[in-house]
Amino acid sequence: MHRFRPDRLDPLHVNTVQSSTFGRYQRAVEGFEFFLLRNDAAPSSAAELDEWLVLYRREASLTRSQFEVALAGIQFFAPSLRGHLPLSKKVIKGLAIEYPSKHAFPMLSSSAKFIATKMAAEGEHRLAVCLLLQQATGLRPSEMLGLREHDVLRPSDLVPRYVLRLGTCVGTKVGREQTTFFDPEQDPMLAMLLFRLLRSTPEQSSLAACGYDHYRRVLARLSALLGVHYSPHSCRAGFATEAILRGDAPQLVQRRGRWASEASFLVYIDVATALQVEAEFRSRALDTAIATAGRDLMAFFPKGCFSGRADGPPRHRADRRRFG
DNA sequence: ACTCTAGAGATTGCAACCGT
DNA sequence: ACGGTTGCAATCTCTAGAGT
Repeated sequence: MHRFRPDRLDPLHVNTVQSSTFGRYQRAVEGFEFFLLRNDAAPSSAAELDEWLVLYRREASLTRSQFEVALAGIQFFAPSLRGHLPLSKKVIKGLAIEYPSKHAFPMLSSSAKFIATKMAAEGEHRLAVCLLLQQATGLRPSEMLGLREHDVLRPSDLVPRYVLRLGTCVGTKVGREQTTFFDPEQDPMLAMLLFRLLRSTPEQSSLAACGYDHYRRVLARLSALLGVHYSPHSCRAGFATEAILRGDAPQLVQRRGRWASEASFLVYIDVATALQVEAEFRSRALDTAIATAGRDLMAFFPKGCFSGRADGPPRHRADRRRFG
């Protein structure tokens, strides 16, 4: 049969992608090869291969992402096919219309405060403050979870704001160190909480003291109380949306949130959904609970709550391990 | 200058696994 | 049995660089 994939690739060719990506391509392409084999097909030109690809997509009912990987994989193994598979490209466009990507649901600061009080009530005081900080500064989830005590520089005479150094341990999206700021005047209550959190965190230790998975699950459970589904990205989306709602200049918000391209920044702004959710909260009388949470926030963070031996429910196994 | 795309990396979903 | 953990696959995000 016709083989579009060479028996052996140059190691330098393989080097251009990560091994995980390479494995993904390999699996996706094998699926297509198996399909050709089963159908006794031996496409002899790019155009023919293109037609078989489209057929394969339908027969195997591949999703948009799966088909995208298959196509990228084929083009990886046979770069000469690049630009010669127009039918498949069209199908991907069609799939993108049928299955649009889902974007993070924006979490405005009022809802963030509500969620934070619920987290605190469960003994997740650290995570609660980190959530508020993430919402106020628009951090990516991994950046927030990666923050360590020495990454946060306290306000000084020189710089009257908190300076957050991102990606000094784990890489940020762009792969080099970045900085963002938190102005205490922006939210004095949060500034006070952050101050206390930093004071009770040992040097070099993580502020959130939990992993991504834990964060995600806690958030999913608590956001159900509001009848919405927030994800760790929601704070970042909420940061952008709220700033735009407030009337901040889009360029300023984009710079503060460290979006390099305007296109990806715009994806995060979801004013319509945010307003719709607010209206929904009001109609279900949740708005009073949310407002109360915002007012009484500090009461949920009693003295000593950030230390391991805080009052409240017993720590989970994972927490014990985290603190060594 | 502006738009589009590939693909690397981040996030999420799922289920097997593990310790209690 | 059950809740938490882990690992893998699926899916989404976002940038660099190509194309126009």
